Amino acid sequence: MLQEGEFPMTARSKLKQALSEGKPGSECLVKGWVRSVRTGKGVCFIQLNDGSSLAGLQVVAEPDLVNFAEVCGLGTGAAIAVTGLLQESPAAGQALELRAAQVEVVGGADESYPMQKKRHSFEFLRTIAHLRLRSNTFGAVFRVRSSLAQEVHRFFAERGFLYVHTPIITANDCEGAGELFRVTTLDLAKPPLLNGAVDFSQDFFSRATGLTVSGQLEGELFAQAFSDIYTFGPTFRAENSNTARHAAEFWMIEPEMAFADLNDDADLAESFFKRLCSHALNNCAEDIQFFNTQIDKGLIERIEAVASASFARMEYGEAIERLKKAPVSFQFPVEWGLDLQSEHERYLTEQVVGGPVFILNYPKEIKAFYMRQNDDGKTVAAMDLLVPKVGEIIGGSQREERLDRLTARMQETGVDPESLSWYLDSRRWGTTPHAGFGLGFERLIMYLTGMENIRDVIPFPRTPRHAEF
RNA sequence: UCCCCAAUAGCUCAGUCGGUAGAGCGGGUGACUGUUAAUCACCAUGUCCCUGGUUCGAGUCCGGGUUGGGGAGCCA
Repeated sequence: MLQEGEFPMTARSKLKQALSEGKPGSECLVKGWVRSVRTGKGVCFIQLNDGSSLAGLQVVAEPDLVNFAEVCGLGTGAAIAVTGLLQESPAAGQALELRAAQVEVVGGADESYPMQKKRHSFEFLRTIAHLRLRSNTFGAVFRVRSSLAQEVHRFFAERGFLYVHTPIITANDCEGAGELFRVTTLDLAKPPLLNGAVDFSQDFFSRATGLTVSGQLEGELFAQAFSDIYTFGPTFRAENSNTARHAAEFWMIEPEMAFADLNDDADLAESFFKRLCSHALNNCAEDIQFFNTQIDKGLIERIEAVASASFARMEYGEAIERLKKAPVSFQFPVEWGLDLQSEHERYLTEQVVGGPVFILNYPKEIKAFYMRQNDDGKTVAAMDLLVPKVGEIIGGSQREERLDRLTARMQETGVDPESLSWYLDSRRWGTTPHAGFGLGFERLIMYLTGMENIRDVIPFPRTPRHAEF
């Protein structure tokens, strides 16, 4: 029995380690947050969690503790440090438990703590995004998110891809991929004017700047020097999008390969996506199992199917024919030249193919200026990866590497070649066929967890009207 | 931005025909030698989203607004 104030020299164990490697009879020091307290007349049980795993550790406190009354009165949310001996649990529910020899209340929590030991709605938890992290679901979400981010880097590192940090502040609006957030140090109350318009030549960068909507253009330049590269960073879109799949700030993964065509691009996307599915199943098993039971009953089955599938590849033209023959009525029209709607994408991947499918070579009119023009004069070498339940999850293309074709296309689509002269330089000297794609990281996490709202897979979501926390 | 739906206790919700508000959970107190989101007993808790209107009387009906959710578009 330890005296009050005396702590053993034991090093702190994370609960994940204590639960998997701890031996009955061994001394243990753990620190974490109280999830629930159950008190009896002569015994008190504390469910403790420190974020290292979904499972917590049951701490058993008995009246021989000097501060037994204080321990019995602990509230949900309190931070404590516990020393004691691990022992086999006599009751069902856990193999090991910690018989407390000393409990230090590090940070108390009174009854006003908003998280209760009951189920809360995700809507309510979003209003306490700073505390929801201590719940089972969000603990699992952010462990999976962290593990997948590390696996993304591992995947590309193994293949010799260079990781490049492209700029966050940019002066070009890329492909016109979205509305730009303005970055300025001008006095918004009285900005300098020139002929009635704001004079950005007096701004910090001597030009109008904003937050990046894509690192692709800079990524292409790096591919023309390092062959295979990828970016993985924050991306910003000032669109007034109010959906479960859009955020104003999100993280995007964008690989780019020189000396590569559309098939190479699809090959990379396929092995990349399958690898991430396998990783989630094999390395986040406890959390994925939780999602499968609590959030989305078919989750594991769906991920396993994708991880072992051979992805189908279908021409855009064939997709249109299949949709026209479909024995269902769509809300939106199906016609060669029109873009595929969500309902069409879902039908193709769920009903026609029954698994992941690449749609290849879209009409040039509905795609960006930088995509490579095919010999038919009508289509460009674009690809979208569609997966069941979600629809489009990856979008990519082979890039137009021929200077004359590229500048012609820019002029047709109203992009000033002069403003992207540095980009065009990559086509002037040593140009190569090259290709790449973009994967929205949050959408990947949604896919792998079954969570249905992007606001619930990003720590502190930024959406229209929301930038608190 | 467009369409639809919703807003009542800390949370999740019920509230009939318009007649001055309820349950479960959570919280507090007590009981209980081992619980598993413990159990049992008792106790407390309301800007019925805001605003204008109809009415003797509005949580309830009508108009306007705010916020949230679902769907669509934009896309990742």
